Amino acid sequence: MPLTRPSRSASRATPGRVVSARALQKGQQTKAAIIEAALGLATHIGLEGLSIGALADVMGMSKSGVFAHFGSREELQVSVIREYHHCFEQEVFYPAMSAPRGVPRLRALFDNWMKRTSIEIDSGCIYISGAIEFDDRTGPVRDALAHSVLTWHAAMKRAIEQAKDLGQLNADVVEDQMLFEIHGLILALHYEARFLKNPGSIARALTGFDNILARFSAQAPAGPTPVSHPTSKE
Amino acid sequence: MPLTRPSRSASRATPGRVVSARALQKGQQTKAAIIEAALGLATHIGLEGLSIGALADVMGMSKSGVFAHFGSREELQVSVIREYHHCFEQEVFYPAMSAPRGVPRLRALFDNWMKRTSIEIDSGCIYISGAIEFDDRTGPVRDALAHSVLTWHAAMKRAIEQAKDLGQLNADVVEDQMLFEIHGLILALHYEARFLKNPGSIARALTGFDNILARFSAQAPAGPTPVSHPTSKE
DNA sequence: TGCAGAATAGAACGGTCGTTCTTTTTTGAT
DNA sequence: ATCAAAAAAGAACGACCGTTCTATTCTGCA
Repeated sequence: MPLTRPSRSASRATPGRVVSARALQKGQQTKAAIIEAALGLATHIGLEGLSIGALADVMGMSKSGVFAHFGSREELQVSVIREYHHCFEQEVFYPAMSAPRGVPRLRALFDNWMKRTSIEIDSGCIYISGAIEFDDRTGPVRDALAHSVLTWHAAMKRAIEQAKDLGQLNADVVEDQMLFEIHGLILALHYEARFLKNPGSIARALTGFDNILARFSAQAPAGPTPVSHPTSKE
Repeated sequence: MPLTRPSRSASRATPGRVVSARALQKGQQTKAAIIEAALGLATHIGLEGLSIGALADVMGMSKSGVFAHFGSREELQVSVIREYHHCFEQEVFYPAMSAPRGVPRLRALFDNWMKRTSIEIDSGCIYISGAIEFDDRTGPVRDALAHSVLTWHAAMKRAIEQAKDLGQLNADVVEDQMLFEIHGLILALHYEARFLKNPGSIARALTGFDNILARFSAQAPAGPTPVSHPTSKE
């Protein structure tokens, strides 16, 4: 939900339990372990490829034992998305917040995003694979996915806006446009590194980021004015 | 295979049949219809989501009747990829070849690519969805997919190179870098239009293309020199 | 108009899927 | 140690999967 700075509320342990306050631990514990394993599987074979049987094998427990924690496959998928959201916060968002506002923080966000998204860990990004799997579907899984992605994009836009306010980016920079181009670099990196196995993809993404930054930077009064295209329907 | 100019060899009809030269028509005919329907399904639910049962329903025939034309699901998937390759040639590549060499042709390629990839037709692009589905798998389907994508990328690089040779792009432009950034725009368009349903995505992609073009163009001796990053090991 | 061969249908296979229900085991507070 | 509640296992379900085999229908040349 957040992707804003943590308010030190350690409310991540037991979300809410009415009766017998501190009682049930074992359940939540293995549930957390299941979700972790499920995320590991999902980053390799996708949210749609994730099956309860395979997950039970990995966990060394029975199908019904795993199933009972979620009640439906959709709920499992949503849990995995929430877990990924949490990882994303921890590994991408929060660390970048210690960089100074403006371009340095924007660059830190991009760097962390790159790492999370592609290579460093050899797994894929479910924000990317999930978007493909659920792009013309409806339901709670798609909603959870879109919500997380939009939250993250909003955080990126905020960083761009701050850089603009600080005079580090041109005043006429359109956040959505800059984010679009940056997002493209991440997607191209994911595509070319994971699928095509092109070497040097990381370097190309970094160079691309510098190119975008140079284009949107304040310093020079800009070269050839960017042509603006009419906003066609959709 | 090609993605080069057609040599007027109408070799697309009957690939090669030893006995009874002009005999079997009906078979090839319905096979072509099946592949067309399969492509229609695959662009919506992916190559992995494509099932023989669903395809048989769409065609109004039996599972085994459909199956017999291919002998395996993998062969069906490969056929779909080949068909998409063919569509891509017809709708993206060849039409752009009538634009003059250099930047105009590059722009035509990009425009057609955009249209094919995302909106105009409401279906997805299996070069994109397939890359996600098969990124850490091996086998003939992945190979066919990678082959088609690489062929297309090579065509794009050729267009960039020509623009460079004609002095329309800077002499120090690296084809791979420019293609990477252009590819990113296409992927971001696919993502933001198909999944997020963001309006204005097409305009952002077009603006992004102009931005890239301005950056790599010959005219001005370039603004701040693009920082080049060390090529780290994959 | 036959008739071989191609094209399709139909039924069945073993397997996996998500899910339900029942039974057993484990947990943790008393 | 007791015991109710929680957690996990086990078996079974209907559905769909790709694939195989056999039987039927259709096609197109003689």
